[in-house]
Amino acid sequence: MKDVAARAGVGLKTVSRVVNGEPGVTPETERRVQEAIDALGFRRNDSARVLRKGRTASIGLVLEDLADPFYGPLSRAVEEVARAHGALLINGSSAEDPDREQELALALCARRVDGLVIIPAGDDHRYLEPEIRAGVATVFVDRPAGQIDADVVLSDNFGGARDGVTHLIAHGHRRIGFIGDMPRIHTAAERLRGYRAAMEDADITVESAWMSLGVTDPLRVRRAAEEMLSGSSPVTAIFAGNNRVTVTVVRVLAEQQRPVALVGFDDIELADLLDPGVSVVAQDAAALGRTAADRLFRQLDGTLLSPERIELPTRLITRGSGELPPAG
Amino acid sequence: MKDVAARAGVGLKTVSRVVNGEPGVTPETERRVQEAIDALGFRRNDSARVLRKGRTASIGLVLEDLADPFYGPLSRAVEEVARAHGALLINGSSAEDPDREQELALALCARRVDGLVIIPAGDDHRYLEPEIRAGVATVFVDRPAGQIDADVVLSDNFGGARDGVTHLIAHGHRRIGFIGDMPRIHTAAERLRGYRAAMEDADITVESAWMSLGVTDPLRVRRAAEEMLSGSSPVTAIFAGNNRVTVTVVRVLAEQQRPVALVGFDDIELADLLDPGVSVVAQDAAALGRTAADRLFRQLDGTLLSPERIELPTRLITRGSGELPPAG
DNA sequence: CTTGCATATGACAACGTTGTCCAGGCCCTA
DNA sequence: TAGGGCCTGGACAACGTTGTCATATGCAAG
Repeated sequence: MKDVAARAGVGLKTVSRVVNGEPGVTPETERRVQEAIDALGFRRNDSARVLRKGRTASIGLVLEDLADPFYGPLSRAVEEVARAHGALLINGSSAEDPDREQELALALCARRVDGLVIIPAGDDHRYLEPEIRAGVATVFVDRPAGQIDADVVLSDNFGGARDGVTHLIAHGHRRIGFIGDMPRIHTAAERLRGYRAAMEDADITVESAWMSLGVTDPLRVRRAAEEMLSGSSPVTAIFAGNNRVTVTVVRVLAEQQRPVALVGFDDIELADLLDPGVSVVAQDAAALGRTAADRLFRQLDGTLLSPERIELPTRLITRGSGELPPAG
Repeated sequence: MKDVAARAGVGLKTVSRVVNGEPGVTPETERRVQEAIDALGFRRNDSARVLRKGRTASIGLVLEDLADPFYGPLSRAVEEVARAHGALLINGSSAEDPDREQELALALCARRVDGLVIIPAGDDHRYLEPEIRAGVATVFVDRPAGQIDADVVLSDNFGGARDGVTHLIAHGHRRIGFIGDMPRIHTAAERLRGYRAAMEDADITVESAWMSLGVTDPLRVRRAAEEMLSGSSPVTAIFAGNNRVTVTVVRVLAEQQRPVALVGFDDIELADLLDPGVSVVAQDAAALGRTAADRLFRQLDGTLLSPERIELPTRLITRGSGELPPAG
């Protein structure tokens, strides 16, 4: 910028004015400055700007895995909102590791992002307290924050799972399996709770062999599914706790002789084209991201009052697999 | 930092030394400083650091759409490499709009990212020349750069498409349709070229009614597919130019009476569970991202010589749909 | 006891930008 | 013509950090 000023034969501040479109510059002067800028290929250094102004016009997103089809649309939605506010998005994957989540979140704070959208991996977020006090807007998505009071946007995991399982029960099933992630993950715990609630409502006593918690990699999901399908009281239906589980279970069921009903949490692509179509409890990932980002920027505007918990509804989509009658 | 220094009763530089783990500080002093840091919840301001040092330890990724299942893994792979080098990833979606791509790329440069990974939407990247000259490492992925000489990592789109179409021909098809994106997009053009090459190699004259270029939204893809299946010389097989097209075509074919063969470019989830399984020409999105990011950091290390064009092979995965014989 | 060296610490400038404040020139009016 | 207000432009400090260099302290050798 110094160079530009020198070349245009004006003061530093005048260049700054031109670059930022501030008033108080003669068209003639502006032309000269613009010329110098073009000639030198000058581009404002945002680091210095940030240092001076305090706002970075960027927000951070910490999620579990960008490659997961559930988080892609969520991330994109956050990005769109950020863009509408002239902000850039920095994102990082925690890989479901609390330490890595913390490392990422703090690294983002060190870069002075204006706000953070976090899909928590851990369950203790007190490490963010100084940052929040220092003015970093924070919204948690998909799972609530641990040990601190903050905005949270999540799906109705409990209600969704209960509806899904109730749907299976309505179609005559009583021996219903549940395969889900580790209960230390809030969504997994809530969905399990929904499963239990639906079963209890129908006066069904859940046998422990029907439940598989904490499995997530395809091999172990497969084994878990096969076991609950072959035990002494085999299940006639399975409720899959998330998209990855659903995919694996679909594979396993395709190999079974007798039809087994299935309802999965999270929608999956092409679910309608399988035979039978896969019935799912769908959540709207984009809406989650959009809502969270909206709230984040309202925090930054100062138009937001106190932390709130927003729960978005889920939707049961019937495609066939959830409507199969009990067999075997 | 000033506050920390005051509280610990030491100089600014000493705090800096402690924060950065530089040698030359008495354990006793270090303890006092550390204590002050904890008490004040101090975190280094990376903006100032960047301003001073010139390196931001962050790289930018400009892609088409984070929500696209093809770009998720790619983005994640770039992130992993960045993480290994202690860098953060800032990404933005261009939505296939050249202006937006440029806006994003320049915004990232203004933030002084150390490097850029770009999946180009436009075909003229001369706007990046000043930045590259200024030291911003740049690698293009999936499609080559326009009008400038830069590192490029892409899949063998031509060879992949040719193999896929040849595969259909080998199974007896001659009237083969092609549905792809706008030929101004490099990948689309290359795949079209592969289609034409395969047809020519088999001495088949392509009728214009067999080709649909530039359609990408589900409705128009559907219409295009239906038209080429119903004309005066209906096709017996379709080559789908990308994952989104494939998904829609699968839907259309499911409604058809007679079996129609299909090979798609890009793998899609659950493709193996459909009936018939969808044969595809798969490219390795993660490998693309990893390779590109590796090259980026090698540019930054200074261990890289001149721009290069790296082409990764594709893989034909047969699952049934591509092996159907001609019918009708 | 002096000299010299190593080690610990701090003062200061600089990175590039922007907010504040002031100076100078111009035009208008009385 | 003098006085006042407006407009344009620039000097300067500050943002928070780090590299450079100087100083102070301690200790060993002469």
